[in-house]
Amino acid sequence: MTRNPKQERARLTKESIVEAGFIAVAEKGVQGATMRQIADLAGVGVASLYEYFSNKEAIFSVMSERFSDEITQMIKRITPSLVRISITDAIYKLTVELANLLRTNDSRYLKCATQGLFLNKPDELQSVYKALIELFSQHTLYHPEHLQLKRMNTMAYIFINSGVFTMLRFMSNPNPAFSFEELAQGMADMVGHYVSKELETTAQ
Amino acid sequence: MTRNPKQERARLTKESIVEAGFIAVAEKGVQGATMRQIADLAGVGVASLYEYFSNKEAIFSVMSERFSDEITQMIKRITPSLVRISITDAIYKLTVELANLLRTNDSRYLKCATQGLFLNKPDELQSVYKALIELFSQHTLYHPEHLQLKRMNTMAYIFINSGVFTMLRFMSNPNPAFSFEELAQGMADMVGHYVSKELETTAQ
Amino acid sequence: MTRNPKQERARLTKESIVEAGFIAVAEKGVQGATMRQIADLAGVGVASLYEYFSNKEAIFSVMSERFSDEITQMIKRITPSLVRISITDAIYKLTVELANLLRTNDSRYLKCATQGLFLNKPDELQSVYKALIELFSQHTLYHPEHLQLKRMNTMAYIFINSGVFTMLRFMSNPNPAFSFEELAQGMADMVGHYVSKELETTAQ
Amino acid sequence: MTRNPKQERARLTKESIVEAGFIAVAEKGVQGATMRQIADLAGVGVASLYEYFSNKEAIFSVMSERFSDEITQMIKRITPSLVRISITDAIYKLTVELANLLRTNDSRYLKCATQGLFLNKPDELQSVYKALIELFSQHTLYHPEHLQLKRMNTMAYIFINSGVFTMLRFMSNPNPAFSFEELAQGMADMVGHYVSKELETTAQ
DNA sequence: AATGAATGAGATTTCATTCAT
DNA sequence: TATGAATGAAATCTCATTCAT
Repeated sequence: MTRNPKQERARLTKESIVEAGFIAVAEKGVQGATMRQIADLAGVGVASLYEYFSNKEAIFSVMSERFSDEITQMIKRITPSLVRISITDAIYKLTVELANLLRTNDSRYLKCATQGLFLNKPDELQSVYKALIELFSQHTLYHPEHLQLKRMNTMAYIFINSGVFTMLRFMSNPNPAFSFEELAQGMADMVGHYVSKELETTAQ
Repeated sequence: MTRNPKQERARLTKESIVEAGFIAVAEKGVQGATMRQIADLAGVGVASLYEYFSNKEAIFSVMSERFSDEITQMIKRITPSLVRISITDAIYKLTVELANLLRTNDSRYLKCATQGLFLNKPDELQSVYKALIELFSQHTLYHPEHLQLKRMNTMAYIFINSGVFTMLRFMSNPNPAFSFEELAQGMADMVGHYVSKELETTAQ
Repeated sequence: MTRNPKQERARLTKESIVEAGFIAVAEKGVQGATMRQIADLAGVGVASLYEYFSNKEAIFSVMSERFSDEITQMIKRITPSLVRISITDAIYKLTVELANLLRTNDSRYLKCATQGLFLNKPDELQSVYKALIELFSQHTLYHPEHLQLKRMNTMAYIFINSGVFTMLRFMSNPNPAFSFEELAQGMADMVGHYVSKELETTAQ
Repeated sequence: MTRNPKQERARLTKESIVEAGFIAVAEKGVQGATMRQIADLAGVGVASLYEYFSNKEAIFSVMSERFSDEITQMIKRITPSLVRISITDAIYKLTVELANLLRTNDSRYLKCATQGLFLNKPDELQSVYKALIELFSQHTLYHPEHLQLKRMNTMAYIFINSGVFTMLRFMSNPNPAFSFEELAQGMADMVGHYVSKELETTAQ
């Protein structure tokens, strides 16, 4: 039913709707964001929303996709700079970069994530997982001793989820008990120490 | 010393409403749970809900409190059995116990947590934090070398949030790539290895 | 989802909604009748409509049922007075009675039928068909020569549909070229002559 | 004498819109057919519809007119072949021809009629009435005894409406209880018997 | 002339909350 | 106290029609 933009003007309108979606969800939450609000923020009529998206959920899907794409690009961009450094430093840098991304555009992504926008959208985040696995593979090329690590699937799952959710929770806290710097260092050490210890244990 | 019938009956009604709230949220989500559904599930009229709770949010608050209380009690109950064992084993046992709690009553708590019911309710979860800190304090009494660990606030924050969110995410996955046993062991090792390595480093 | 009235007050409300439905459809047609109009005519809020009917179509269904029931009752009521008279006279009387029914309540049924409300609801009209068949059966008991008539199914189908639609069309015409009296006599003769001639032909 | 290209092209576009209108109404009904659907089916932009028709209703009017014209032409075409044969045979043939017309183009006309497209458009059907009257007049020339028939206006009205609506209803029924052949014969006999009987009666 | 884009107006439906008994 | 009934307010979604190029 929805039409794909054939003119530049239409492309801009569609873009402004997605933009408005981010603002609305960031401010009011997933349920609080109404089609009317999004339309008003986008500066278009409600009916125009339905020219480009078959329903509200479709807007959220595109937003999730946008988010996923940006993280994926970021990971791919910094992968070369991470592969030669220690895993502790790599995690630290990755954490800092992700935090920066979450803070862009008035913390749009952070706020939307906190509101649960990207939950229950595991499909949309596939490309992020792929990029992280590729990052780890390339990192291992430069750190072949990591090939000895056991249960890497499980541990990667734990580290990724731990990192992401802990960051989101911390960054959403208006009065944190410690600095982001400390958090990032802590998470990096968590992984780094684990790997060191595991390699020691395995070696024996 | 028994309460008079009226109060007792009222207590039961209130209880059945909270019960109904859990079932409704587990099935339909926070926004999907309507007052009418809750009333029907509780076997009372809609208007009766307002006799016991000022509004919908109040029901959710009591539910969060109930959840928090149960976890707190669980932690306090097993604290004595955890204080003398290694931190790795303690984390493992704690993880298993928490998983069991989340799975009770047809995974009511797990489903409600996944639906985001307890998000944005940091106040309700204060008692859980306190119990965990008390657990750690007592554990340290039996493992005084842990007093040397630095940044314990930060690391505790990381480990708690990592553990909770990773568990919720894992348990909500209908087709996990590995067993819960592996997850629990992995999370225990994550903390255990970290502590070991940190103590080594500090010692030098 | 919808509740059945448990109090007299509710029964009245439900009744007033059906009543309003007839008026709205009679005035504005099936598509022109909106839930708001029906609510306004019934003197209730729009939401109340959904307490008793799951959607607009459900209101129309009850209206069709009501219509069907009234015709059925009318046929049953006059059946005893028709069975002994000639088929021509019986058709005439039946036509007149049906016209009177269609004209009751400010021609509510006539107007709704003209608007197509009862089209595509063959199920709702089953009881009418049954009553007509019963009428014919009883009439035949007193006119056993009709047992010789062939293709009674087909001819009954033709006569019934012919009669009903022609009447509706005629009665909807604000400037008919002849009187209703003539129409009724014509339709009665159409059937009466057919039967006479058919019996003659069969006899030979 | 060929028209200039612009006019010819415009005629084709207008034609394709009417065509699309028939398909849309046949599939979705009068209210279900939207301007966008018609535009899509016609292969033109929505705004183009308004180049050729002032509004949606105008498209429907042209469709009704088209329908009326086709029936009229059909009647005129077969009139010569009907005037000499008996009225029973003539009605039978007319019925068969009309059924064929209704079934052309994937039963387009039948479906549109069933959807009520041609209801409340008595003006559009004037030419059909005229052709039928002309047919009857010419038939009477060859069957002068019919001049004795009384109330011909009334009876023609009854027979025409009876025939048309009964046919539409029968042909729309996916599971009829008898064949179309039987229906056509029945309707022909209904008229034929009436006329015979009436002439007998009058003669006496 | 042709049309993609845009939308005002309004439709149906939902639901937390209040009313009245 | 208990609750069936009622609803205001607002949500999502639709569509004939107009605009702008």
